[in-house]
Amino acid sequence: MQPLTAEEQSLWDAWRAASDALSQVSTEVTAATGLSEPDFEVLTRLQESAGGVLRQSELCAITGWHRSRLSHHLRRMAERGLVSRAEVPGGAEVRLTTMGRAATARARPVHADAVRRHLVQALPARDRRRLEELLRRLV
Amino acid sequence: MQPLTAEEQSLWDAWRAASDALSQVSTEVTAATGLSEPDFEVLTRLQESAGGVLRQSELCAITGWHRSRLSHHLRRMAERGLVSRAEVPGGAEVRLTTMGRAATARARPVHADAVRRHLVQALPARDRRRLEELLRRLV
DNA sequence: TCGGAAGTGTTGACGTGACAACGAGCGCGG
DNA sequence: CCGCGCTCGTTGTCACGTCAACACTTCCGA
Repeated sequence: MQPLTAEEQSLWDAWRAASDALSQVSTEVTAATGLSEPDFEVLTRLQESAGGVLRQSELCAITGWHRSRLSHHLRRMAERGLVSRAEVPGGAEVRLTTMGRAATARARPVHADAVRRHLVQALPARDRRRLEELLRRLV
Repeated sequence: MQPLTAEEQSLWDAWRAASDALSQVSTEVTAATGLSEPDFEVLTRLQESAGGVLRQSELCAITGWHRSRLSHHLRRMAERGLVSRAEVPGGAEVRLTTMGRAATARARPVHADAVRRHLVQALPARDRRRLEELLRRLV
């Protein structure tokens, strides 16, 4: 297997640098709200679901996380009062608490602002569409 | 602060999906060689430096890591025999071991192959150049 | 009805990463 | 010479994520 050419390496480096720059988004959300990126992910998914309730297995499917990861993380979030859990036939149910809803409401605008500053405003609309199209071909 | 528009959200989602897809690169390196992404980063930086030796502070500057992170990680890597450490006037020196060189030699082609399959070959040359240019504007 | 397979969730161990507190050496102005 | 600040590196603590092992249902066929 040949080593990467200069062009290939350069593209890879650019990717890494951009990833680094965009990691700022979750850094800012955390600094402003105390919610980590996984916290925000879980809360957002719950918020999006009707009633703020989801079966743990559904949450697992939506996020693509390992069951153990979700279990660990929900335990920590429940300890902080962001979600509550209940056993239901054949599984467990996760529910947004009032605190969880409030935290999500505080975090969402911070997140939107960070995404705009670091991603959206870095490119004019035409280039944003181009970038999105290219990104989708990587998946 | 307004919530993200559908276009903004869609771009952000595409970014996240692509990040996810490209995280496969380090997953494959780890599976094939037992080296984590940070392991590979440190070993590569040392390899690139003349003699495979760097002051810990230089390594810190090159990687952009916190000093504590580097310290923790080098301790673990030294325990596995990948690097050795020595105190020198005004700091510490990190050196590739024979095992470290061997591990790097095994990992590099695996890494190159993964980058090609997941990033390079997903796009024709013209689009690769376009993508790189867009990525650089995000930094 | 029994028994195993599939699905769901938990736990413990371990590597990883951020942050804060600490301590050693160095240099420079008083 | 003292003391102050600076860089350098280490340590402890805690949150996070993966893996393997385990436990509990549910369900389905022999």
